[in-house]
Amino acid sequence: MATLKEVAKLAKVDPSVVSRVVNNDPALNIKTETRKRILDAIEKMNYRPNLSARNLKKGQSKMLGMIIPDFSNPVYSSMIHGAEDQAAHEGYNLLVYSMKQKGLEKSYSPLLEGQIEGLLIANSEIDNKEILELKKTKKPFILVNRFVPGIDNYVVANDVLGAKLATKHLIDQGHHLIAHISGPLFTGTGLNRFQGYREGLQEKNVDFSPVYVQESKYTVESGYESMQRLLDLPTPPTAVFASNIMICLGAMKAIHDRGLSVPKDISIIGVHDVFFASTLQPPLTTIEMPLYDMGKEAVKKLITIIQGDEGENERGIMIDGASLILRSSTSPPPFS
Amino acid sequence: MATLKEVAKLAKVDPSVVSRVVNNDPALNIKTETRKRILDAIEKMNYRPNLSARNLKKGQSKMLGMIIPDFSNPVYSSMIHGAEDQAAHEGYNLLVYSMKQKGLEKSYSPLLEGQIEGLLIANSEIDNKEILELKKTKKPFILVNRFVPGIDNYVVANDVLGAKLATKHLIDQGHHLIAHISGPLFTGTGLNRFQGYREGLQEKNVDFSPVYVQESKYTVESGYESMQRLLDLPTPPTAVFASNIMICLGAMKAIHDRGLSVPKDISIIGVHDVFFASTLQPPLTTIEMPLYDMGKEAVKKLITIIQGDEGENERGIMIDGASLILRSSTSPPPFS
DNA sequence: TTCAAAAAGGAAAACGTTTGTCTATTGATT
DNA sequence: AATCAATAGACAAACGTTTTCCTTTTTGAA
Repeated sequence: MATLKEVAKLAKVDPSVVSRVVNNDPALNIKTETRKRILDAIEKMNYRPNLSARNLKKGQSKMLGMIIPDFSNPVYSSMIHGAEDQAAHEGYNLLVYSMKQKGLEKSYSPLLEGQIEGLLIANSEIDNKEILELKKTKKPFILVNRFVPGIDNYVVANDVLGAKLATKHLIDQGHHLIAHISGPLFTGTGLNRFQGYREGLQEKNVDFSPVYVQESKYTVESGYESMQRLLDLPTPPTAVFASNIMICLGAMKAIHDRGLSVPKDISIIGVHDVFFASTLQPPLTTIEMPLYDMGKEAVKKLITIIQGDEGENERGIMIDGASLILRSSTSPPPFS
Repeated sequence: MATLKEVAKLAKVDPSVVSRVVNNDPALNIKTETRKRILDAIEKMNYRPNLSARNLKKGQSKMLGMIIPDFSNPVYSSMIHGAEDQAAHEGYNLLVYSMKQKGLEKSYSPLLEGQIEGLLIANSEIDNKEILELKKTKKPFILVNRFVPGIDNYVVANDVLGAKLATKHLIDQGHHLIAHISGPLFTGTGLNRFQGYREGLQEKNVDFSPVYVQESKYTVESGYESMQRLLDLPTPPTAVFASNIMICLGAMKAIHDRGLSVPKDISIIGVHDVFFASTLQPPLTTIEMPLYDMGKEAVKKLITIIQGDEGENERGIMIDGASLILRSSTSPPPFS
């Protein structure tokens, strides 16, 4: 590959001048005539700046990292997309890691080694402890959709609101026996959606009953099992609010496998309006969370942290915008 | 951040020695006593090598790029996963780009600028022309699930076989009126699956009829429309082979929207066994393609190309392993 | 004791940029 | 014509490593 020096030689000019032309350095003046000569040389030699060299010199990498649990989890797709868009918009690249294959240690080594300038952690599988450890390095990072006590750099959605919307919608349809398959209750999302569920019930004066709450992992299998337990109840619920789309998928399958029908026998609503929600049978009523915006805002905030523009002392950000996407998996309960 | 020099000073040793310790340089001998001193210093200063500097010096980046059309397309998730695993296994990072936001020009600039050492192109939206253009740069790249005349570096699946499996399965169920919603016929996958469909019919002595073939884009919407056209036929098919999971989703929706039922009225089988195929109602019979392995093999081959170990003169690779995943969306035709 | 060879470590250049400073040229003002 | 300021470009150091080639020290056999 051609280097700056070679271009400079061809254009009969000092490398520094070429550099300034390449970077459009506003401080220095360059005659249009020589600028043209340099541009021609660049063109002719197919010159491209070497990023390693530039990054070394400038002490930057223009690259951000993002840890997700798993590429095939559609919940993260929109978040990645938002993050990537915003990163590109600010001149950064986004290096997305799944956790499947590496420990966190490995995952933040790109941060320590200057390969990335900041890290988005969108992963509930990482210990709080490890994250507090990471904080000690003073390297920029931000938690997405996650809360850890003592860490102020986070972007979350309004999970309480979303869950409330879901619960109230079911009540408005006439349901009183509303179950909740929650996410893990040691996670912020799980906890907040559970809280939203309770508040929703309360605000509509519907009794809360612990037997209608099943704590589940965010997986199809776990959702399936939780739903089975609910169906085994002496008085099964007539409606279910699933804390997450994976859980929802599993729950629906459990309902069908019992020979029951959605929404005739049981209504179901889930969080996360993924692309295939509308193609399911029946089309799923969901709560849409602002995943794209969370990705975007997380990158925005991360970059302000990187640039040292205060940011540090700001509190976490909550993105509003949870909304009810009404489709056909919810309807009034039977016999009501 | 601590640098090599600082560590060297603390350990009272030359930077070069520290470098050798860090890299476990086998050529040079270092007294265990001084090695320990150096290791201690590294520990104490929390030293991490600067990757930009290392990469500049070594003329490498240990990073691979991958272009996909869209993060939320589940077809690519497994491919990414396989690619990431293999890359990690060989000490590389994988930088995944979606095309949504950048032109190819932007997408291969990391390659030209030495940010990545090689590129996986898993994207049918890029022109052949652009790819041939890229070839001229002599930079390592590989086509995944895609064929471009004149380019030998590709990894594809056995699409013909997969399509044949699907078609024959439908015939074995007793169908004769079997439609095919193909992918774009200017793509290798679209074309090969179409060919597999025809061969499947032929080998089982079922007549081929062009009216039963709908060319579609790989999207839910396009699949929906194609299915509608098939249902409008004077003699609609009793079974459909969809060239792709997105198409399949759209087609199923179209069937349901007509008040028809799968598989009672119409059987359907699609390519790509994505994670939610089994949770759909009815659970989808699919053709599983070796997406994970394609990602893996693509990275393997790309790295041999990068290392200049011949590779160049090898032909493209076809990964076998298409297999029928039998679920409940296919059954014998009505009245047969 | 001597000496050669092996072991251990040091010196310095290089990778391809960026950028602060310095010099030479130009143009404008008296 | 002389002066000064602005303009254009050159010089050189630096970023943090790696690696080739030395030099010094140690080892062990003669």
